[in-house]
Amino acid sequence: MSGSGQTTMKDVAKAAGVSVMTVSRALKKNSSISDVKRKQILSLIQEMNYVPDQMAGSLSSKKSGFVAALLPSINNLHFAQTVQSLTKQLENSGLQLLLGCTDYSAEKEEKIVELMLRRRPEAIVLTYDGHTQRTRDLLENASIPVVEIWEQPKDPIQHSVGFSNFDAAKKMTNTLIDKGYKKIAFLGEADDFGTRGAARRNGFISAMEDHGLSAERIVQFEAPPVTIGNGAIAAKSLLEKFPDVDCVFCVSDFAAFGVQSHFIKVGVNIPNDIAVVGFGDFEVSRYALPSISTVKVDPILIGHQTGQLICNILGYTGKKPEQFQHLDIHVEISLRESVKD
Amino acid sequence: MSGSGQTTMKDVAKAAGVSVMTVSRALKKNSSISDVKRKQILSLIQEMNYVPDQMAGSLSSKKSGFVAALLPSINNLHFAQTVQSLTKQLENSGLQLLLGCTDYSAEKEEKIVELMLRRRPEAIVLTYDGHTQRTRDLLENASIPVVEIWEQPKDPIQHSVGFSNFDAAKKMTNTLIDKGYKKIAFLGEADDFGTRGAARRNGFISAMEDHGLSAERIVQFEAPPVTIGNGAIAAKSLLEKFPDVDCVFCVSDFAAFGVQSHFIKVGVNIPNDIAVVGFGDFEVSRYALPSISTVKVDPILIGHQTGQLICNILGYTGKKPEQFQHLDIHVEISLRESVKD
DNA sequence: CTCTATAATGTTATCGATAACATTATAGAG
DNA sequence: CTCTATAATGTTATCGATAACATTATAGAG
Repeated sequence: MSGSGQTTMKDVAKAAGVSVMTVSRALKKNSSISDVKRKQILSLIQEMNYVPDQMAGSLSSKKSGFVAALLPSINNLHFAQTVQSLTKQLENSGLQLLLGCTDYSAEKEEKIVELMLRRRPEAIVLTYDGHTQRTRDLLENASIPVVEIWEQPKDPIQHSVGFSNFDAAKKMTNTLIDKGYKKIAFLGEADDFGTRGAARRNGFISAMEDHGLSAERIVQFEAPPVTIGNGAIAAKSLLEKFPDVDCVFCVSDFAAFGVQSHFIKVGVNIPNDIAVVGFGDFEVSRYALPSISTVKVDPILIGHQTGQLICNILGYTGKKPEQFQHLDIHVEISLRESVKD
Repeated sequence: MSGSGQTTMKDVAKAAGVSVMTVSRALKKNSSISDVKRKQILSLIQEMNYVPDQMAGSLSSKKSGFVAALLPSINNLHFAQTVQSLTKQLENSGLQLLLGCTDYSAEKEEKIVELMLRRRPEAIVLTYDGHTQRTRDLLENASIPVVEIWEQPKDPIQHSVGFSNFDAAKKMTNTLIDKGYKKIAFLGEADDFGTRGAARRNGFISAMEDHGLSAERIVQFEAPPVTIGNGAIAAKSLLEKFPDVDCVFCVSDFAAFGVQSHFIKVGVNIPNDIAVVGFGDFEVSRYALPSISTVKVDPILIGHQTGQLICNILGYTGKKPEQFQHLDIHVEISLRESVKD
């Protein structure tokens, strides 16, 4: 250590009897340095417990090595899985993830985007829940690749990796109608205009109206994240408000699990009295009794594709896309015991 | 923008007709600058969509504004909750979280610690699952505050915020023994020496041996993270290997839920035939039928306390502790329907 | 009205690395 | 053995901010 603070490249250079650039080259792949010297320097680095200061490196090279990702919440298995697979993909190119949580709010998103941009990320991933104008301005000014995930926005900023929540919910609703259900209720969070939750509700409404069925059986609960408890409480008011309901479509599997738990306790038979359907294919749905019908999405694939796309865009792989990409993630309807055959 | 790249402080300074230092001061609280000028500059900054480069700032000020946190996985609600509350605490002091996942491996932890240290975090949070010697060396060399969470390690690096997994599991086992259970099985992941999972198993073994009971009914499944599926599969082999079992203590609520699901399917009555117990107090346990008995831990409190501790240590709050802190998080036994009265 | 303390602003050096260019060493051609 | 291309290494400038010190403006004391 040069007197006061941390060990620097200068210290290593002095110890190795070379210039700092040679040390810098020893640490960088494909740089012109002799094998012998590289090995010497690397073992010296190991020995001295020297860790390069990437702040300084990034400032000089103009590459932060960061990719920012804003998720509504990581307190949600789906997003956590997306983050985890995204991280893995980025790691392969030596990129590090900067994670931020927007709490499902476009205003908080704006704040976090600004905080993130201070770190000069090479790309940024947003989970679509609506954006403020300033968010768009800041992103434009930053002139870095932007990928919106978990939805196919009508007005995408640049790239997107996801699926249409509207279409997915509509498809499930159509399937239920085909099965003969007519008095289907939708159970989801309130105050979610412009969000993925709202898109699902609108898909439900659209399918019902297409078939001339009433789309008025809607029960709403508090803001996201959606919990099992939300479902259990909503189930109670559902039975009071719409006692004639024959099927409940929940915005998330967790709510569906809560609904089932309440139904079973009060003696409602699933699916003979009322069918229950969720969204997301969380593990709990597969093992619930009865198992919960759901819309299968693939959070890991979303993260994976997003990661690959970013590496391609940044030129870490050579397959640089010419235009903005809109990768569609396949979504599947999975009917299980909670719906009548 | 000064010709080529991004907008810099220099551009703002020029536009405002002041020196860069004055712009820098306008952005910093408690700096000596006139109110008028600050307002002018700030609105100019807003207008120009200028976002300061924190890389450069940190390099100069020697404060990165980062706190690194290594969790085994964020694909786990508990850790996600800890991360979320930790983030919230740090935000109050303007600190940003750098998240890393170790996949429950001390070797991966070592790698990530090194990657994190390149960003010069002001403090680092580790989830105890054992550490390599090099991890300890690197941390010592970095001379930053270290907080280990989710366990009270025998040989703490510095600070810790958590509870004894050994004691918690022992307490639960003792409670079960008091209830009259004698042939208790433990169900957990394999290959987890020096981890929190192993601590729980050892707590179970210790309690059983204290009472002269056999601690040999142990079923192990794959490496973590623990899933519902793990529990369901393990339940099957449990019934084959130890048909006389009267209670199953699972390393996690998710495994317990899987066990229940399997038991119910094959006609084992819970709790009359076999009692089921989990660990963690995940929401699913409360709403499972029967509701699952568990060890209540408070992931949010762990994150909260850790965040506060770090802010204190770093002097953002004035209450700088003199010595290494070991904050104990209270853990509670919660008996529910899955155990006989 | 002058002096002095302090507030407001400016100037210069610096953080620790890398890029770009410059120089020196080495290997292979003839 | 000499020449040239390239590999290996070094030197200098620079990234964009802040710290520390220097200077100028302002306010209050007397």
